[in-house]
Amino acid sequence: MMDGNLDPKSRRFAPKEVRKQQLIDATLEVISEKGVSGTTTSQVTSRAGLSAGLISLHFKTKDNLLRSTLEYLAVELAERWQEVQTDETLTSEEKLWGIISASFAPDICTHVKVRVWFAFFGEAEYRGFYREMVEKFDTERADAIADVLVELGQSPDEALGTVQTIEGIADGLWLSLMLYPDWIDIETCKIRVWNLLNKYFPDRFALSAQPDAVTS
Amino acid sequence: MMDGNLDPKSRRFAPKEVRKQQLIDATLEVISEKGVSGTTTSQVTSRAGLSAGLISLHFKTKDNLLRSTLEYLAVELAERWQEVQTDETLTSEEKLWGIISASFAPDICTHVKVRVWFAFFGEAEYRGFYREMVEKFDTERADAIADVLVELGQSPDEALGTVQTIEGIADGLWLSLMLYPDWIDIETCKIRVWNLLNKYFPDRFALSAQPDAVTS
Amino acid sequence: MMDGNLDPKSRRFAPKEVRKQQLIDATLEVISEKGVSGTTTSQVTSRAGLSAGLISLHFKTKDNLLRSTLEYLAVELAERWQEVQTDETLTSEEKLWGIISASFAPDICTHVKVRVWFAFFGEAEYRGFYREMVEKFDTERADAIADVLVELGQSPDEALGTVQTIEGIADGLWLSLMLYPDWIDIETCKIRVWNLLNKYFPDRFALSAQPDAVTS
Amino acid sequence: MMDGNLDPKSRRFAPKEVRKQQLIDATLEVISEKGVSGTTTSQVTSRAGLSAGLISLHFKTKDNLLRSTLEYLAVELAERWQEVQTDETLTSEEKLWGIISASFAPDICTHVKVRVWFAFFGEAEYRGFYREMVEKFDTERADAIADVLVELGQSPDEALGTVQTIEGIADGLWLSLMLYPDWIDIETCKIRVWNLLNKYFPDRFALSAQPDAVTS
DNA sequence: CATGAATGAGTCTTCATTCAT
DNA sequence: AATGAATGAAGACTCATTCAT
Repeated sequence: MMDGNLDPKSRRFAPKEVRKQQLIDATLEVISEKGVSGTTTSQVTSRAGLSAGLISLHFKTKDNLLRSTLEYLAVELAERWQEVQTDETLTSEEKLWGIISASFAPDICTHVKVRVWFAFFGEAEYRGFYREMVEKFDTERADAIADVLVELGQSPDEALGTVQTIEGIADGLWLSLMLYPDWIDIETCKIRVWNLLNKYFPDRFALSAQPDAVTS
Repeated sequence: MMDGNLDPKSRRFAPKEVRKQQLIDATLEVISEKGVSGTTTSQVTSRAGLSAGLISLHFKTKDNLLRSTLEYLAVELAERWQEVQTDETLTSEEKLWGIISASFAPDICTHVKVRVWFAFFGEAEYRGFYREMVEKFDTERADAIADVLVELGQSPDEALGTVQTIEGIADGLWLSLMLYPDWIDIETCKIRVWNLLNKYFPDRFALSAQPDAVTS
Repeated sequence: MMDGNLDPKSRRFAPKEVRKQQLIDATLEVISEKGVSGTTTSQVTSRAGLSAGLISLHFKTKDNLLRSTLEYLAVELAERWQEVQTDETLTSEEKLWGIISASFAPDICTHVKVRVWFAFFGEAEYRGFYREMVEKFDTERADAIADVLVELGQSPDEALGTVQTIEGIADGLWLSLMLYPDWIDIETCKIRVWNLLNKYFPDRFALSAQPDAVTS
Repeated sequence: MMDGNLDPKSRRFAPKEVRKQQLIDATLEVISEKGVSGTTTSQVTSRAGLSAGLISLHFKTKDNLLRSTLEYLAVELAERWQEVQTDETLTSEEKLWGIISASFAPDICTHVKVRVWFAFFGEAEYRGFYREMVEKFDTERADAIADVLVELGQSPDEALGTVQTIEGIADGLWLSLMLYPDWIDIETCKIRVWNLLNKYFPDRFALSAQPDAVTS
């Protein structure tokens, strides 16, 4: 942030994509502190160390900047678990764990980003936009998890319920991380998920192999 | 909405508490539709069929109206599970189920109210207020659940983790209810929670006694 | 303007129509000084001695204020000549003179208003709006003048050309009034029109009865 | 629009005067469509197919570009009638007709240019600039017309009034051309002026020699 | 000569709050 | 207790102008 390492001269001209990312990064920070309602364009630009006119230059409107910010988060997360899902070298349980624990990767599940996710979820307008945007991802992800669950021995019906439970626990732990950062942290979240999986598949997710002992 | 049964005259003068509740009810509706950022005082008052000046008369500021709205939700929920928790006639497993399923009671877990909860969670400012407000409740609730878990046979250490998992699943299912109302409903949520408890206490929460067969 | 004769208290509440007219009056003044491009809402409101928010309260947008201002001018003028046109007690030549000289009535043809007319004519957007608005008026007016010309002895074909000439001279004199106020004034304009009519109908518009000797 | 016959390379470097005229031409088009208030420098440069910085390079400021545009129109028109006025081979009536009908020459009196004239007339600022700029021209032109009128037999007093009437009709017909292009066209305008002159000098401007039969 | 990204002052508009009635 | 016109600060957005390349 702030690229204080660049002198004023070099800051005057930067590739379009660099500027857009600077603004998105600043937006993430400001939303995490002020919420969507409290985020003003001038806060974003001054946080980015840029002038007010740049948002309109690169994103046309504030709304478009916010959508682009949410899209950035959504794509970043989706790419992470899609990587796991399409990795043919992994076993079923490695895939399951990889897809779920992607949500708790240290660069995905930062305090800033989790707050921003929930900031957007709180706004009906962006909820609609989010749903449209991730509709395909979400189905794909639920199907991927269900497939693995079946491979691990569940019936298709059972699998649907387990998907809902697993997705639920992941989302709920995110909320706990945001609301009670002193009560729970990322590593604990992973343990909670692992232990839950242990309840479903005691052999594949042994308590003796809890994630603090697992490369995530 | 509201007092269509009162003639205009009697509406002109109503007890303070009635007016405040009318405004809170209208606020719940508007926030659920527009989010916190999109909620204006004039939308709230016109939704309530009242004049603009009333918010300042009864709540002094908009911020105070919003806090009161969040407080209303928090108290309503807390009273519900506290009722269960203090009911000496219930067994341990009835208490556990009662406390958790309070979150999914039809009048607590409406689409409108769930959206409002997340709307507030998305705003850093109200998150802070919420934490202060429910700090006591939350500890109390976590302790109550942990106590029951110990009574049901878990070790204190185990219980802490289970509390986090149970609270997580409840919150996560709320988020699913909000984001994907076509994918999951209240009754399914209860089944998911029940089945999770079944994993922990197979005898106490038998699959044959799933909540669709249980009075909540 | 400025209603300095009202004390601040009485200024706080005025009928909607009074406020709208105050704002339109102020808009006329500002446009006449700065043109449409130079007119800002804050100039208008401070000229009216009112606060910035009032334009949006009473006119919703600046564009709507400008349209209302143009409409005010158009209706004011149209009502004036329609009064003459529908007056059954007038002779044909009195009607003709009355309709044309309405454009040069002292309260219609002020420096301020003439400048505003041309300010709007200079803006393509308002030209379109104006045309739609006065379409009916204009046809009616041209027909009314043509009818009188026929009554005075012209053939219908001749009358069309005379209407164009008469309307042209009236508009052109307005432009001269605006551009060269030191070279020509309202009274001279009326004489020019009278003398033109004299060329067409020497008996009805005798030079010896020039408008400085005529009640307009 | 413009220099499609030049290859991109040669467009990158063009003589100062060519660039200035390109920008003035683009300005005429944009003003005619959007009015002065709606004309932005970026619209002008993109219409001209040039980059944003060129206006500041060639005209220093937008205001100066607009003044130059108005000056271009004024000079173009003045040169046209001055040509006639100084032509010693013409008779008095040919001169009178030539000076007046210069305003209706097809390349002077285009829809675009007429709209631009009125766009400038609508702006107080440019009205002042225009008056200063054409002051000399205008006096000269009024004197030239008056001289001819005297030569044709009018008294000096009479001539002043006739000048005002003739200038008025010419300006008024321009306004009609702009506001009601479906009602009147250039050729009709000339006929109206000719017929008006016929009223003053029946022998010199015979109806049988109306301008559709006259080389303009 | 020419480019176009960047700037930032200026505008329109929104909206929480006030207050005379 | 209630009204709603009025206020004015604050925000999003525009756009003439600058300047490094």
